[in-house]
Amino acid sequence: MTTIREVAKLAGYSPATVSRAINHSGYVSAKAAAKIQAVIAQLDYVPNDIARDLSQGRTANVGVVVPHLNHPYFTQVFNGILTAAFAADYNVVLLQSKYDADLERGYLEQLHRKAFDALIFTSRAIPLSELAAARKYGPIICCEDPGDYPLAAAYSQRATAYQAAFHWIQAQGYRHIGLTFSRSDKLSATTRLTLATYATTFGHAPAADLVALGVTTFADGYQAAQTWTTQASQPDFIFSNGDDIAAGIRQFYVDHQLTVPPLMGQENQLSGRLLGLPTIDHHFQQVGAAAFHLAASRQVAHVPVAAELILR
Amino acid sequence: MTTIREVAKLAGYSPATVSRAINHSGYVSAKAAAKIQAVIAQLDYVPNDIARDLSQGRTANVGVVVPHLNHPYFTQVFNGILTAAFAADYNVVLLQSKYDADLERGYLEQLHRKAFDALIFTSRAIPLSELAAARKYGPIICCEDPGDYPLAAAYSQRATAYQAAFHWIQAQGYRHIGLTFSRSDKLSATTRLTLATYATTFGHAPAADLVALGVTTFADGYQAAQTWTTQASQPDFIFSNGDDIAAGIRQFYVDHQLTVPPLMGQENQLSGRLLGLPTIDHHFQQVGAAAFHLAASRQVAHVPVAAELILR
DNA sequence: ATACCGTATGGAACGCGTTCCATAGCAAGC
DNA sequence: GCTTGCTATGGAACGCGTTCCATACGGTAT
Repeated sequence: MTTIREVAKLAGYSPATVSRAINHSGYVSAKAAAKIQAVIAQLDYVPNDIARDLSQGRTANVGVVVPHLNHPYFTQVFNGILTAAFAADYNVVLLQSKYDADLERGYLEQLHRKAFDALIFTSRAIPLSELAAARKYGPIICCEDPGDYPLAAAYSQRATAYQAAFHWIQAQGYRHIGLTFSRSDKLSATTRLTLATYATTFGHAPAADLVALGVTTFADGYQAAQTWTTQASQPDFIFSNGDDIAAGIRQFYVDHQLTVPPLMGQENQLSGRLLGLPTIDHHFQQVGAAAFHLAASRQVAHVPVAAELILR
Repeated sequence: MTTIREVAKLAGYSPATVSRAINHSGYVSAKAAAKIQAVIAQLDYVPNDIARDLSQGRTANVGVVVPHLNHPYFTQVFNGILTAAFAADYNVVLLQSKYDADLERGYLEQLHRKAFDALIFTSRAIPLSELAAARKYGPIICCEDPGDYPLAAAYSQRATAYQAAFHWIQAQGYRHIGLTFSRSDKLSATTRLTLATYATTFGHAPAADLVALGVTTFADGYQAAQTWTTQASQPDFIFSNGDDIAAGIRQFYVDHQLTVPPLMGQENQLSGRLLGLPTIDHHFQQVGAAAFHLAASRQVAHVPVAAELILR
């Protein structure tokens, strides 16, 4: 490894001057700059980022915690972060969490250790209180409304889109709405919000036997539809948590020569377009971009992003 | 920031002893270890990764160059890398290249600067010769067969799957095969390989007016089908470069009440399953895992991964 | 008693770029 | 002629964990 001191010696200047020349900071004569430049080219020297990071006390890395990349929410938010980070000369470290709280704590510790300058949680298993407590280790951004917790946040304003969706469904005259959700263990914030919005619109909670939990894939949707068709009470409309899932639901009806009930998906995916399903686009890419900007600016602000109802 | 020297002072030992205690290396008495442990807990001390990286001359980061994440090839390879890296306690830095050679050169420079320990190219715009030349800056892994270039590589053995696919198509009696490819600018390695395999199987190159270039999305597929239907020579079978694209092709025929020709996709995606299309699964996840292991082990080997023809 | 070894610990240098502070030449201003 | 103020440059310390090497003590082998 060639170092700045070697460059300095060969150029006949001090490391300090070489450093200034490289970073165009402070005073360097044209003659010195030229000589140093020549030596740098000759030795193929580039400064060592680790040393630079150490002396500057920062890496240009943001960590992004993602449970997995199999869901459009994550790929879209992540993409937004990536694009914004790239534009700001940051690198993005992708941290898989698998919804495991201990893994997430590990990433908080990496933040503490200065492995990255900021940490963005696209989702989380650990409580917000722990995230808030870890803020002393560096900027932490979450992608949901953190309520009163002193956390920076960028998130899709799903509530308004859900409202619009449910109003539209209601206006069409449907009353027995099948619902699918991804998390099965406990009710996630998204699930709770959907249910609350549903209750507000329809005046009552959905029928328990029309709610399917733990549904994340095409196959899960297929399975959910199967469950529904084997019971007395059946949905006359299905509001699912993804276009791919809606496609799975539809497939079950098709495969069994049953009338497919009207469906609404989410995420504005290819499968939804393919099947002409109405959907909700939560604009997760914008959420990601906003999250990055919060990370880089170290602001502790809330950035809600409007979601969009797409009818077809 | 609390440092190891503070811990040392408070514990009544030297930084060297504290370092040994933390890393369980060298000799530390039980008494010293206990005392140091207590002080670490009291101060909430964790070592600074940047300093550790500097003194050890490595980060535990691998950079992964990806043009974008909109294509299953990249998401799958990337996922394989991510999973393997996680298991080995490495972090993955995602580097967007947009098929831009200068961006890729920038990432090579980052490797030179020691921003990561190794660099994996899932695809590339710069010539292999440049990659090979940059090996002096650190391990570089490509995800294609590098031929005689001294580069580590993990890649899907597409040729055998293409052969199987074309033989199957031929055995079915089809002779006018429509083909779609993603890159339009110049013929990529994949495109060339597909065409070569085609020629070997059928004994001649595909008809020029049945080859569509620059096709990467559902909409592009739709467009390609449109072009074909407006010309004299029409395909009796379509071999496309993705299930999503095949879906787009099909959609055009459906929308225009035309008979949909039999289709084959690639990537084993949801849309293909949805439509019951035969497809090729290139096992890109395994490619990613293999690429990571090459990166971590610094071996300069070739790891071909068998692709699989899925008929439905 | 002497040599030798394992255990324990600390001092200091190292990795490498950055930056604060001091020194010095030189020109413009009074 | 002297002060003021740039322009230039270098020495040295800093950031912080690691590691080499030296020192020292208690015990065992001879």
